[in-house]
Amino acid sequence: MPSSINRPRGTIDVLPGEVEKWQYVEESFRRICREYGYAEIRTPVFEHTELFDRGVGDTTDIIEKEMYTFLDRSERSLSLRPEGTAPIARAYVEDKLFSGPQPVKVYYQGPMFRYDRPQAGRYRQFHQLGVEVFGSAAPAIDAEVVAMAMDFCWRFGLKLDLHINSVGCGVCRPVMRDKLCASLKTRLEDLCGDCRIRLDKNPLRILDCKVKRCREMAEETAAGLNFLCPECADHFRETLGYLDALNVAYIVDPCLVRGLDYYTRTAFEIMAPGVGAQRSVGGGGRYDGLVEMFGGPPTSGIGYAMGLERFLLVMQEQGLTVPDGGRLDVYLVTAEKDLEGRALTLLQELRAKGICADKDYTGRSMKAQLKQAGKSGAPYVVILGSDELSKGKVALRDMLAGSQTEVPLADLPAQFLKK
RNA sequence: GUGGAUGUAGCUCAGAUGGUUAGAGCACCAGAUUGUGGCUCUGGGGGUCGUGGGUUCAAAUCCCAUCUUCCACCCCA
Repeated sequence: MPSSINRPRGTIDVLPGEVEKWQYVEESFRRICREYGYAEIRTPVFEHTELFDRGVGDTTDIIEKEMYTFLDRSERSLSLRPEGTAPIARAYVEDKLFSGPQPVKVYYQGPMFRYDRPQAGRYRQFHQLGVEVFGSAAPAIDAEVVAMAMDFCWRFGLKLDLHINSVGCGVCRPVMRDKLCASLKTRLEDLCGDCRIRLDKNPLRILDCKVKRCREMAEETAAGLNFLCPECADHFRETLGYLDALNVAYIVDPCLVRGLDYYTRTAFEIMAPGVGAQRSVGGGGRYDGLVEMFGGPPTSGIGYAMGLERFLLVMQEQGLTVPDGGRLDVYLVTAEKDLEGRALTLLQELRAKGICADKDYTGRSMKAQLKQAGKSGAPYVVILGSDELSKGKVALRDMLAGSQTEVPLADLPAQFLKK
């Protein structure tokens, strides 16, 4: 007996019954993207490792401990993409999208890979829905991107909080970081162990430390700094103004700093209120230096990504369902074995007209076929029997009402098409 | 990567202190006379008790390891 093989840790099989929800969310995302003027882009699932080292930042957790990196047969170091923005910025440069009309608005959906410790709502292969806009530094596009993300969630009836902040630019952020460090270093003994390390590696992260003491201390210090340069301050104020105009409620959260190095100015996160550590459903922000870092012209950019698994999880928590599609229109039952051939051709005729139809293929009794029909969810059953057939008719059974009529074979497709 | 829980049929779970062929509900399949579903009744299939070692006359039940899932942290989607 060969031993069974399981799926790798942190991965899931999306089975019939569940996959319909995925499809519904994915299709809804496509629709809203089209409405907002985005075109789809597809990039490889793996890239040169260096792309992420440079783009995401080689001191981030994602790069330091979460990448699926491997050597291919030619000894190239490749990595499964841990996120979508760097590859798309790469494509923007490599495929010279900067030479076309600007801004370039693209969306993507697909799997991402991170070697994390799995938990509910957190997987090693997970799926993101995201958008990126290149070539506009206008606060209005910040607002549109954020508003679109919220619009998408609202369409499902999701109740989520929008946290937003400005993390400054290449000019004012380093100044702020230095001041924060200097200030915190004087109180080193008050910081938790993690934060002492963070102080050297990524001091901004102290702002969202779980240890209350650190957090309070950092908040105090940060609030006192009021660090944004006039340009960044204006940009942030205008962005918030547009959000107000769009009736998008937000929480300005001075402690919101995102884990990827490339963010500038606007940073935001969409959080599910309440339970669980994985409350972040999506997030994004501006990344004005990224394209240049990849050898492209100075180009501003902004985008966000949402986690499909988390989106679904929150939907479930909030008791939201999706309309169930994928049902059959009709199930075909044969009363006698020798009608099998006739059943097959009838089935094909119906399908050719776009009617979703199926039958049994395990040689069940008629009674059992009806039972299967019931389970299939098909609202109608067509019963093929020699009595009716001799009159050129079939029996059409309404499974909800439990009633049955005889219908001429020729009229059959019309029965379903009008519904 | 750190700390802590968990693992018995497809699913939800019973199986006190180790002891004959491991159970239930649901699901699945088949029947309940002559061509008809959803209710009911009857019967059936299905588990090397996560996996691998060990202790023991004997282990689902004790010990060790390993894997999975889950919780918290790190971090993030």
